[in-house]
Amino acid sequence: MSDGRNGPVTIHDVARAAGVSIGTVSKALNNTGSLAPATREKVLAAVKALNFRPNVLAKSLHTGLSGTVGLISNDSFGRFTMPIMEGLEGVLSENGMGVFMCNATDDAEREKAHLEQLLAKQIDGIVVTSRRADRRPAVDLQGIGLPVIYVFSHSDDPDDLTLLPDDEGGAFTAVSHLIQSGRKRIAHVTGPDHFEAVRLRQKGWLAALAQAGLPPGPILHGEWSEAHGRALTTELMVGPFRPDAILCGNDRIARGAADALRESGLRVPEDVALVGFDNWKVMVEACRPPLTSVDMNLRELGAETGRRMVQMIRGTPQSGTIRLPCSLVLRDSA
Amino acid sequence: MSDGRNGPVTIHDVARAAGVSIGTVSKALNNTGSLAPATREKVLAAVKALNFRPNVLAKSLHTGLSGTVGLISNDSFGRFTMPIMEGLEGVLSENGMGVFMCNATDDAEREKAHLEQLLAKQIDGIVVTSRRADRRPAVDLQGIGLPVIYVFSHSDDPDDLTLLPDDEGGAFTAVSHLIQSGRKRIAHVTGPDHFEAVRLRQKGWLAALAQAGLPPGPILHGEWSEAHGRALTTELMVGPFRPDAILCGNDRIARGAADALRESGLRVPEDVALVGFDNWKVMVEACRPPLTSVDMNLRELGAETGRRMVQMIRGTPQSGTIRLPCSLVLRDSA
DNA sequence: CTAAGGTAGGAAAAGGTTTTCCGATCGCAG
DNA sequence: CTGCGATCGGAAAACCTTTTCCTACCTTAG
Repeated sequence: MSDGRNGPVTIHDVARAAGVSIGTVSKALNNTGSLAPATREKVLAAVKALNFRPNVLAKSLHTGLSGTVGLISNDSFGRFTMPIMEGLEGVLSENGMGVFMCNATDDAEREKAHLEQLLAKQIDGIVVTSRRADRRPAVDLQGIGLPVIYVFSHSDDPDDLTLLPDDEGGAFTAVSHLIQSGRKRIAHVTGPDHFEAVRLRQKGWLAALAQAGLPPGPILHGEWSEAHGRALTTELMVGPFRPDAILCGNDRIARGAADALRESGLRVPEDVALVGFDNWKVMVEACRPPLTSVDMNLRELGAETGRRMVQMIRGTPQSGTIRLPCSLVLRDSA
Repeated sequence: MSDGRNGPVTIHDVARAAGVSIGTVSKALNNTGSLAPATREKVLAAVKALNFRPNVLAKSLHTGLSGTVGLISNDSFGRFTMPIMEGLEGVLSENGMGVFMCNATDDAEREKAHLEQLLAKQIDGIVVTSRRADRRPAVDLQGIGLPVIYVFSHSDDPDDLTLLPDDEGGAFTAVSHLIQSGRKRIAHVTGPDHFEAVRLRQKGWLAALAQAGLPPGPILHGEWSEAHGRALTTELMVGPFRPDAILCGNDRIARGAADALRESGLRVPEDVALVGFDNWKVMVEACRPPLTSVDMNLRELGAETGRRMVQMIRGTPQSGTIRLPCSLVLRDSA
C-alpha cells in the first residue's frame, strides 16, 4: 500500500498530501508545538493513507541518539548469552530501542573491529557479555563517554557498571534448603576453581554450613561435564565422608552425580540429595530424578541490564558491581 | 583521545585541521575523485590525530542503505538460532554490515511491531528464523521491496527465498552408514510427525533402506525428549522386530535410547548401533557411548544466508527453497 | 608567449527529519 | 471599527556526509 512510485515515502509526501508544511507534519507526529486538532487529524490521515514511516536515521542524525545498543558477546551467542539477550532485547524494544549483535569470541582483534563498527553506527550504549572465567580489561572507548554495562562478565575497572548473578547467595540458599530438609553431611562437587563463580559458590556453601553449625564436607573440583560429575561423585562416595547431600557446581555435574549414584545402588534423594546450578531446562528435566537447581535468572539479569542502560542513556551514570538474586527451583532430587 | 571539547568530532573538524574543505576530506577517506597524494596524506593524518570516525547514519541517509540486516527470531534465541546467528553475523560483519536482533516468539503482534521498528530503521534486508514446526505466513512487507530470507523456517510464498538443512539427505547418509557397517534391521525413533523435518528424515531413512533392498523397520513417534527416547526404545526392543540399529530423530531421543539399551543389558554399538540428529555438543558428548550424529551445519546455513543476503542487497534477487547438506559425525555409537 | 587541456580542490545541493523563530490570521475587547 | 493578543502554521537552519559540478591554476605544446 505504499504509493507505488518513486521509492520511499517521506515527510514531504505527507506534507503535500495533507496540504501543509513538513514542519507541521513533524509536529503532528510528535505531538509538539501547537496545532489545531483538525490539522493534526488531517496530517495523521495522510500519514495513514501513505503508510508513512519516519526515517529513524534522519531523526538520529538530528538528535544524536540512534536508539540502538551494541551487544558484544564473547560467548559465541552461547547458552548463557541467550537468555540475557532475550531479557535485554525485550526491555529495549519496549522502549523503542534495538540491539546490535556482535560476536567477538574472546578475540581482542575482532572485539576492536566490532567496537569501531558500533561507534561508527552511533550506538547509544554498549553491553558486554562473556563466558565469565575472569575479569576482563575494560572496553577501550577512546575517551568517548558512552554508557557501558558488563553483564555476566566483569570489567577490571571499578568505575564501570557490572551486573552479575549472586552466586554466593544462590549456593547459600541451596545449602540452607538441604539443611532445612534434614541433611547434615553436605559435600560440594564443582568446576575448576579459576572461575570466580566457583569460588563464590563455595563460599556460599561454607557460609550456610557454618551458620547451621555443620562441618564442611569435602569439595571436589573437575571439569563442567557429566563425565566428571560421575567420576568425582564415585570418588566421593568411596571416601570416608559419607555425604547425605551434594551441592553440584552446575547441572551437568549434578546429572553425572545422579547417574553415578543410581548406578551404584543409591537412591536420590532418599540416600543422597542433589542440587544443581543453572536450572538448564534440558538437563534438569532429563535428569533422573528431575533435578532441583539454582536458577541464575539470567533473563531478569538481561532485563535489568536493559533498564539500567535506558537510565544511563537518559543521563544517569551508574557504576559498581551489582549482584542479582538467584532462586532455587525445587524438583525431585532435593 | 577525542579532542575533549564540544562533542563528537565531525568531518568539519578534520577539514579545519587539515586546512581543506569537507569535500576533500570525504574524497581522501573514500579514495574517490582526484587528489594530490600530499593532500590525501595530510587529511588522513588529521583523521588519525582527531580519531575521526565517519557517522554512518549520515552516510546512510545519503545512500539509502543502512548496512544493517534485521533478524527476526521466533525461537527466543534458542539453541537452533544461535549457530545460525553466529554464521550470519560473521559473514555480514566481514562485509561491514551489522545484525539487528528481534525476538518475536511466535507472537504475530510482536513480530509486526518489530517489523515496524526495523523498517523505520531503514534496514537493508530481513532474515526470519524459527523453530520450524511448519510453514509460516510470509512477513508482510506492505509492498516495500526488501530482501527477505527465511532460514530454518519456511515461508508459504514460493517466491520467497528459504534456506533449510537437507533433512532427508542427512537421514539417508546416516542410514547408509549403518548399512555399510553391516546393519540390516534398522528402526526409526523420532519426534512428532507434524514436523516437516520428521517426515523428511523418515523419507531419507526409507530411501536408504530401499536402495539396499532392506525391509523398513518400525517407526515410533514421540516427543523430542530423553524420556520418550527411553520409553519408545524399550517398547521397540520388546517388540517382534529386533533392530540392530536405530536412527533417532534427535540427540535427546538417541541419548534416551542409549540409556534404555544399556540398562536392559544391551551394548551400544555391538548389539544395537545408534545415530542421533543435531550433533548437539553437550548431548553427544555426555551420551554413553559418545553419539554418532547428523550435523545440520547450522553455522554454515547462517553463513550462506549472510552471503545470499549480501547478494540480494546488491541487487540480485533470489527465490526458491534451497537445502544445504548435513554431515555425519562419527563417534562410538555407530 | 599564449592558448588549450588537464587536474586539484572547493562550493553547494541533496538526503529526511526536528526545532526554533517568526509572520499571519482570527477573535475579542474597547 | 480598530487594535492587541493569542494561536496556528510555515520557513529555514541544523544534523553529517557524499557527490556533482565548476573554477582556478599549472603545465605543456604550438
